[in-house]
Amino acid sequence: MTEGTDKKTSNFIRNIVDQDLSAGKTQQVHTRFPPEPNGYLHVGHAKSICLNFGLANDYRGICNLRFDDTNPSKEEQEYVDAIQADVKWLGFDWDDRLFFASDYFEQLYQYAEHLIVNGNAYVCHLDGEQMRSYRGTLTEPGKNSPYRDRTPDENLDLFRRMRAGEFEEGACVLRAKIDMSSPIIQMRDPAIYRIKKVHHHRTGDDWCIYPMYDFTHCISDALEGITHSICTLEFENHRPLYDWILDKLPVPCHPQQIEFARLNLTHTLMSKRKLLALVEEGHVAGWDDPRMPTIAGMRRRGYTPESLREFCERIGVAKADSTVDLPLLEFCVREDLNAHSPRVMAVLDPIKLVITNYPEDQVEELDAAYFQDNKAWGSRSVPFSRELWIERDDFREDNPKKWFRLAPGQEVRLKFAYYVTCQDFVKNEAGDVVEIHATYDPATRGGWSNDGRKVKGTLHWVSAAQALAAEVRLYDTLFLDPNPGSVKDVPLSEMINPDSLRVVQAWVEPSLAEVEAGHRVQFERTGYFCVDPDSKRGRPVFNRTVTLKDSWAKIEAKLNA
RNA sequence: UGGGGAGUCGCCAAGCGGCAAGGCAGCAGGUUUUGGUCCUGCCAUUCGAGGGUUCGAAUCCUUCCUCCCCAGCCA
Repeated sequence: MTEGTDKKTSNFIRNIVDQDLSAGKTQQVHTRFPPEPNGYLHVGHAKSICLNFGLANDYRGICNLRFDDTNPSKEEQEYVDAIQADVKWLGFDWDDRLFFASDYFEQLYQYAEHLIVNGNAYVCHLDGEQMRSYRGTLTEPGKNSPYRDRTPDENLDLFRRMRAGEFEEGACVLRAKIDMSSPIIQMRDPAIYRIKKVHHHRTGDDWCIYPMYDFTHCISDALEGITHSICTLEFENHRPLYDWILDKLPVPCHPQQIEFARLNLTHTLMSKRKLLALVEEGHVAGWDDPRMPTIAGMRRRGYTPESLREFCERIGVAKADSTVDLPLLEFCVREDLNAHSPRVMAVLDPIKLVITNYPEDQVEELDAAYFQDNKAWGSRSVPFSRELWIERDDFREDNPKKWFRLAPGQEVRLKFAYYVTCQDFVKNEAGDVVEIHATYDPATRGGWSNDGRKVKGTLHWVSAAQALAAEVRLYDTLFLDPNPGSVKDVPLSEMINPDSLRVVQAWVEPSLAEVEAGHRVQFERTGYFCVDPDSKRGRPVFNRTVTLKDSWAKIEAKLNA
């Protein structure tokens, strides 16, 4: 991707890097993005990806992609593949630096033996419950395990037998020998290896013991020559352990761990566990459901990589817990889509408009620019005829104040076509308006007149006879609560916005018959849409990425207030 | 009431002793064949609170308050 040459607002991590560079502590910035392949990546990961890869790009350094795959019972190859696709789609490249913590298993094992030989680790047979009680509490120190003072030889023998599969799962673990009375809980002899007789997606059945995160991560960083190991705030408590392990081992270098606040977004759940539940319980159609905050979901929804990167740039990086307003994300998407989406016409909630003075069988082909603000984008031709579909919401029987769309006696412009004046409307027995009658002014072909007439309203439309039927999926936030993550003891099913997905049968202009999945357009006056993979030839399916801003809605709200 | 972090505009966020950047949202106008875009203007005498140091403090010291994280053989 292109090098970041524009000035970025500073943040505490850039300040640290600047200092390290000028002090000569760091020659070349080397970061890494270390996902665990136990789920799909979400916007929160996007923030981390942009931070790690972005920092490397900006400082002419490098960034590795490393899978933290030390817990085979939760990890799958499907996730490994999806994660790589998502990082690439976001616009980042790890070149030949694709790594897996599992590639270091043998090396890690040797380091564990090194710890044992030096009296810094021991095999402990306390079971889970005993471990917990020996650990003490937040305010009381723990007490030493009865197995803590075994000799290195004894421990080495036991650990080798663990590796050989002589013990059952849970029978024992390897623990770092640190300090059971440390006020830092994670320093109270943390487990660093446990027995798991589970098939690993990459190492198969080679191992029945697997290293824990704290042991694996710092060593992996050191082996790869990482200079700045950036992670989220909850690992701040682990930093003393990160440093302790590296200090006890003959590793090639000692990376600096730096913690930043993870991203929270209003109306959005960011916990992988809960996202998994949404998928498994069937509340959404899958990890790439367009309502999901996953990168895959957002991609399907129509978000662009540029907009996501811009968003990550604008939210900044700091250490204070924060929750970003969803409108900022929407702003970033609109900003990019506005500059890159061709405009086309689609009527989502149709009502018939009959041009009573237009010839019965006549069909005109009108030239319609794909983007009037930039004619270089070219145009297509759109059929116009006596019977059209227009948006139900563009007609008001009562002609409210400040309303300049269609209403009895009012003249509006049909974009690219003619000025029309509403003469009449037809209601059904239930009292609903079902058809609108209007007359057109033939002198306004193309949608313009030079007589200085003031026509404030411009409507989009589709010729009824030529209109193409399309399915349109309208999305709203998946959750009604602005902070779903903080809601306790309420099942997901009750938290979901019942209107998060509304499927509508729309009429779209015929030029859209052959669009390819992934194609993005703006439906004039309505919003930005992206063609879904579910589309069939001649029967497209559109996902609404984001609506256009609607200032009439605000005016109307004030009028009604 | 152990330890580790954080508190600057409704939401993010710069600032690191010299007198409160920027963005989003909001508000008021202008332009407009999208009530979109774009453009213009407004939007923290104040930085969690109280003391103190200083000619001068959001920035230093101090006391207090609030919030987040840690007691997985998860990451």
